[in-house]
Amino acid sequence: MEKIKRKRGTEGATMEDIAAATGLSKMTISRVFSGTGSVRKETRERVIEEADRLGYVYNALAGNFSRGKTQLIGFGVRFDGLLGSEYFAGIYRGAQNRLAKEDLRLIPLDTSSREYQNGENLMSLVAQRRVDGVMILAPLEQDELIVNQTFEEAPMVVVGAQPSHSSISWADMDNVHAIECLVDHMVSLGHQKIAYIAGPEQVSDAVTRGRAFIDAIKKHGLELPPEYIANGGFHYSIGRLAAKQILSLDDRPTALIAANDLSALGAMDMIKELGLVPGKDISVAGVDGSYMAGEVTPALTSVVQPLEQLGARAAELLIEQMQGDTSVVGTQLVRGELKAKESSGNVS
Amino acid sequence: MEKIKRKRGTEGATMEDIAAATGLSKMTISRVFSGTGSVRKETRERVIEEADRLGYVYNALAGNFSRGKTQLIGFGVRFDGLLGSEYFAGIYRGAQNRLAKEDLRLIPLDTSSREYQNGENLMSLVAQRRVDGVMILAPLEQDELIVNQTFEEAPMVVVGAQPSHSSISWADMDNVHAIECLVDHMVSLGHQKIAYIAGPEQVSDAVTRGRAFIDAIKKHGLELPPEYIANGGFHYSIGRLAAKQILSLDDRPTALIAANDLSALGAMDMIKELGLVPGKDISVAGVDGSYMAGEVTPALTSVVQPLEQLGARAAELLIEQMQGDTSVVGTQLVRGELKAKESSGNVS
DNA sequence: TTGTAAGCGTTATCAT
DNA sequence: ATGATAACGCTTACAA
Repeated sequence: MEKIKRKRGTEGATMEDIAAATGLSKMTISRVFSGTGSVRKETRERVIEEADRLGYVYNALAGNFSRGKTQLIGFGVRFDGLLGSEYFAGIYRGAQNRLAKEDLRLIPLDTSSREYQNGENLMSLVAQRRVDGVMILAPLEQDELIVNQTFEEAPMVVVGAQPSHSSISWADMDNVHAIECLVDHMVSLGHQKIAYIAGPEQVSDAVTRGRAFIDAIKKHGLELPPEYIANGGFHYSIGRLAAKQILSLDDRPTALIAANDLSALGAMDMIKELGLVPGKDISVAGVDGSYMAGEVTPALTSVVQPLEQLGARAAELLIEQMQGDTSVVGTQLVRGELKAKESSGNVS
Repeated sequence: MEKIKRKRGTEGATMEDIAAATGLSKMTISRVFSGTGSVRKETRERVIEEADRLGYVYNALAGNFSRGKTQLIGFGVRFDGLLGSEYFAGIYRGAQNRLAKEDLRLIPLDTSSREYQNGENLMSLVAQRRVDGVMILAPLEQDELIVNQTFEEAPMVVVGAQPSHSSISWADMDNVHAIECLVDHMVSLGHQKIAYIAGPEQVSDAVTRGRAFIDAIKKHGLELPPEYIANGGFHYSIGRLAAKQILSLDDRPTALIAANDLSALGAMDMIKELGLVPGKDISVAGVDGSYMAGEVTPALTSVVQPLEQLGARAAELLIEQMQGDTSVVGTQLVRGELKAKESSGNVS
């Protein structure tokens, strides 16, 4: 590897150096390394050989500037609350894997920060050309305005929620289907009295699940006393409390469905604490297919969210938008899969 | 906001347009927006006013190219296993917040991917000028080679582990102190028979904690039968099994310390399942200060990891390296804090 | 398939 | 405090 001298503190060979060394033009070198356009096989090999000899490395910074793209996609996520979750991780992985095929990379942006709430962050990041597009994870209702604004500025997709603005692309789990699966499952085990632990009201998926539960119960012609619906807020400790409350009812249900695994796990803990056996004395199920659902004893019946798939679909919707000239709007509803475990069993 | 026409598909005003409109030079405009150099107050105001009028937005892509920096820091983390953890989230947040002050942003890179294992990913990202520096989260022993190689290429810091290569900067929790806190705590409650649930051998922090436990027990002159040390592997279900094993011993310990919260929680679950009361019949404690530690009943005694602080310190070490001409090596050992809860109590 | 020319929008450097 | 000028290393657009 020879050393090359250059002005302004730069080191390393450039395409121009290779051009000079091979007698070709800069453009041919560019074609070789960017994979664009066609280059004769011999030529390509000669270029690559010379590049190796000179220790050339492609300068993405220059390429991106010239192209006017950063190859970066902002991934909006609430650092406070969502960043360390399996939910985030699964979707992020799925999206990143899909985007990698287009040489795109995700960069997490904090939607719980003040700057985001002002709309400063996301919008200016787009405007300043720091990201080419934006993917937003499970925005809350209160984020609606910012989502809509960002959408005006750049290619955007929402994942894990369904935005009210009808021309925004989104990918989400089929929450109705998930809840139907669980209710059907419980009913097929003979359960008639099924209680529900709801999720937080600001989370649209949770609201959807709550409505779906009521509908599913009605569909089966079952009764649903108001006391059978408790608030769990997606938390373990609240799931515990909700279970305690429900178990103390005179007309105790035989099955318990929670809006997510965490509250289901809390409920199960309380059930055990009260000397009852989950899956025997009372059946329990949740939504998520979380790590803990498989770790506890008895294992928790749950509808597994297809997180990676969800992320990948969202990525595809975004890519469509970035490639198509017209702003294509796409939506994806992905179905989860029921994994029945020991926490749910025949009615006793 | 006027519209400005430009060649090659570009839109929006540039510094040159503002220069023309104000009669100043491009450089003065640049000084205003980059915050570098000095500009008279009046001049600055005039520039900003005109910029607003023209709808000018700073083009970071161009600025970064000109400066030769991406303002991006690669954050190496195992997507498989660590990405969805509180541990990752806390450190990431702390680091990102600190780096934001220098206009630096983190971008997660998957160290569990094949490309990383080949050394392709990290190294080429640095070489191709896609990132200015690298922070690596809790690399495993097997990652040593890649860590060392990356270190040759760019400013780098390791967080959540102590690299063997002595000229690499790192920030880590004081694991020895954490374990000492827990042992001291148990001893102060009157416990003489203390068992330990270890972590995985590939995780250097876990190994350090294991050694620290043995040392701390010795320091107090207590006995430590080999059966008092079980493997928990940082998992809930294994923590359960470990507890079962330990509780079946003829000479049953009165206290149980786990290498992390997850296995401690599993142990506590098993204790409850066997009809014993944690904090009364047997005391339990972990390390992490995790969300779940505060959610379960009884709440779990734990040493809270100062994750955000850890991330911030690591960020500072990296910033030092990026600014200083010489490669400064710094190390930071951050102490956690014991939070005693109901899971640990006086020996009965 | 390969080449020529003209940027892309900012910052470094040196001068005034 | 401000200006003139030359990069920075690549890609687009068009020509051969």
